[in-house]
Amino acid sequence: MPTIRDVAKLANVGIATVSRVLNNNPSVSDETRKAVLAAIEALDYTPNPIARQLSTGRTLTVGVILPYLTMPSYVERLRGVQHALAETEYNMILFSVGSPSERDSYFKDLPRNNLVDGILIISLPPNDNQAERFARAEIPTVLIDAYHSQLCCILTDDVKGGKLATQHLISLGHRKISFLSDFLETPFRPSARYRYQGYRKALEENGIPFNPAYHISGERGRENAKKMANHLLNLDDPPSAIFAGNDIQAIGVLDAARESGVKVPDDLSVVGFDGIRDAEYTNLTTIDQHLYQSGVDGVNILIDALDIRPETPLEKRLSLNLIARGTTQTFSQKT
Amino acid sequence: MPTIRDVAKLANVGIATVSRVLNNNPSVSDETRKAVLAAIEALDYTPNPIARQLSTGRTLTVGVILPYLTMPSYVERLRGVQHALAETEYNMILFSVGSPSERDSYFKDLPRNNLVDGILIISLPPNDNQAERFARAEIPTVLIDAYHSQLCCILTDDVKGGKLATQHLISLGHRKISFLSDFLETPFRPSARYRYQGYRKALEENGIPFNPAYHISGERGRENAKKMANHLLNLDDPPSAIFAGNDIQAIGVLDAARESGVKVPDDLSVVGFDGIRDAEYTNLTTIDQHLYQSGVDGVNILIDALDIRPETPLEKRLSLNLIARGTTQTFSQKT
DNA sequence: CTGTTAGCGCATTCAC
DNA sequence: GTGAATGCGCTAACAG
Repeated sequence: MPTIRDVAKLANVGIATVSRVLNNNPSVSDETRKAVLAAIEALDYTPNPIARQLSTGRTLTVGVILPYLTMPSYVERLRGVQHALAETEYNMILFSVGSPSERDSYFKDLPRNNLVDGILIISLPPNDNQAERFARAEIPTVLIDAYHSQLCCILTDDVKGGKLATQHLISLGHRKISFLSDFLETPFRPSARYRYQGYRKALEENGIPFNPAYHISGERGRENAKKMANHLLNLDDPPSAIFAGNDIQAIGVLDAARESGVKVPDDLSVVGFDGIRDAEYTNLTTIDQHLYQSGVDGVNILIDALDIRPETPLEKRLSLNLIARGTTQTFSQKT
Repeated sequence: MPTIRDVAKLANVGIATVSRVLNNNPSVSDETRKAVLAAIEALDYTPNPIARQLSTGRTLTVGVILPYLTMPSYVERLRGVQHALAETEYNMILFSVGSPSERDSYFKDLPRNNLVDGILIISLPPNDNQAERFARAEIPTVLIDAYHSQLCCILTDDVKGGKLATQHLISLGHRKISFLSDFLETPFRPSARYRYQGYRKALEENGIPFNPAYHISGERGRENAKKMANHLLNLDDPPSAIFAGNDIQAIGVLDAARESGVKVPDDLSVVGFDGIRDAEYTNLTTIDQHLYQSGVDGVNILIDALDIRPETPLEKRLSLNLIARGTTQTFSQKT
C-alpha cells in the first residue's frame, strides 16, 4: 500500500506538499499540485484515515449505541440517523447492545477512548454515574428516546401518548379498556411503564375506575401478546377495547381476536403505539411518535454540538399524533 | 485524556510494561501488573484505539456497505450481520449507499485505505473492475446477495425461487399466473429480473404459454404494487394468481384485492418472495430466502478469511423454502 | 522480567 | 511556495 512518502518521492516534492494537496491547502502552486495529483493517480494512493485520525485527533466518526434491531422502532430510528448522517462528512460505527453489561461497557469506554467524535444513544437511558461520565467527556453525546437532565436528548412523552390513546378510546364510548404490554420493568428503557401511567391517568381523569383484571403484561413479541389478549378476551367480563403497549403487540391482539372470532372493530377496538409501517399494513389505529424524525433530530443536534458544545443540555420533544385507522370504533353496545 | 505515558509515570514503570499489561502479556510480574492496573484505575485510563490501530495495522473493524434500509430484506440481513459480529471482537462501521455514485466511491476507497480489516457488501454487486479491485486488495471481501466469480459470496438462487413460487401456483391448478414486480432493470441488484426468469421457466416447463398482459413491473413499494395489481384485476381476462417480486409488493396486491372485493385466496392466489416478518403478519404465502442467515454466514466467512485468505473464492448458496400460508389455494373454478 | 527506541502514516509547526 | 523535523499514542523488537 503506497504511503504519502511514496507519492512525495514520485512527485519529487516533500511529504508536506502532498499533505497540502490532499487537504486542499491553497498555498501550493498549480504546477506542483498537478504533479502531486498525477503521482497519486499513478500509485492509486488513498490516504490512510487511521493515521490521519491519530494526527488530527478527529475521527469523523459518530458512534451509535443501540439495542439489537429486534424492534421495528429501533430500525426506524436508525434509518433516520443513517439518512441524516449521510448529509455530513461523518461515518457511523454501530455498537449493538444485547445485554446490560454490554451497554455498560460501551457507556464506560466510548466517551473516553477517542474512537468517535460524537455519540448517539438510542433507547438506552444511562444512570446518573454514566450520564455524569458522558457529560464530563470531551465527546458530545445525544440521547434519543431516553432522558437525562445532564445530556442533550430527543424525547417523546410516553405518558402523554398513553393518555392520548386511552382518551381516544374513552371518547369513542369505551369504559372497559385494557392495557396490555411488555413487562413494566425491563433492563432497557421501560417505555411501557410510562404508557401505562398515561393510561391510568386518562382513566382517572375521566372517572373510570381502574380494573386490575384489565391490566396485563408479559414477555414482548407478537405471540405473547396474542396469548395475553386471549386471556383478556376470555374474562367473564371482557374489555371492549385494548390499548397495546406497542404496535407489534397490538398486531398480536388482532391475531387473537381473529382466531377467537371477535370482530375488530365491531366487538373490540384496538390501539397500538409507535407508528411503524406494520401498523399501516394492518390498518391499526396507533400513536405515531415520529421515530424516523427522532433519528434525524439526534444527528442534527449532535453535529451542532460537535462545533459548539452547548453550555446547557438541549432537550427536544417530538410531538405525538393519534392516527385513527380501522381498528377502533364507537362503542354503542348496551350490556 | 491520560495516555500510556501518564500511566507509566504514575506506576513507575516503562510504557512498554503498561502496554504489556494492556495486552495481557504474561511476562509481567504480578507485583508490577498490580501497580499498573492501579494506575490505570486511578487515571481512568482507556487506551486510544486509533493509536493502537495505526501501530498494529489492524482496526478490528468490519465495513458493511449496504443500501439505505429502505427494504425490510436489508434490515433482516443486517440483523444477521449484527448478531454474528457481536460474537467476535470486531466492530462494524456502516456505509449506507443511496446512489450508484456513492456505492462506487465506497467501492473504490474502502479496499485500499486500511480503515477496516474486512468488507461485507450487501445486495450491491460490483462490476468486473470493482471486483478485481476487491480481489487484489489485502482486505478480504464477502458479498451477500450478490455474485462475482472473483469474490466470496453468499447467495440465493432467485431464478430457482421464482420457479418454486410459480410451480406452487401451477401445482394448485392455476394457469393464468401473473408476475408483478419492480422494474427489471435497477441501479442496484435486480433480483426481480432473476425471479422473473424463474417464473418464465416454470411456465415453459409446464407448457403454459406466457401472456405478456400478465407481466407488469414498475416503481417499488406497496402503493405502486397495489396500482399494478388493480390493473391486472381489471383485465378482461384477469389472472387467477399473482406472483409478486417481493413480500412488500405482495402485500400491495392483497390491498388491491381487498379494496376490489376480490377474495384471497378464493378468487385470487398470491405469492410473495423474501420471507420477511410482514409476510407472516399478513399470512402470506412466500418464498423464504433466509435473509437473517445470509448475514450470519457472510460474517463467518469473512472472519475466517481474515485469518487465512482462501486461495479460491468461497461460494455459499442458501436454500429456499416455500412457506405455504393463507393466500394461496387450489384453483378449481371452471370458466 | 523490564526499559529504551524506533516506527505506524499523516498533519503541522517552523525555517528557508 | 516548499521541505525537514516533530509528534499524535501505541506496539514491537531489541537490549539489558
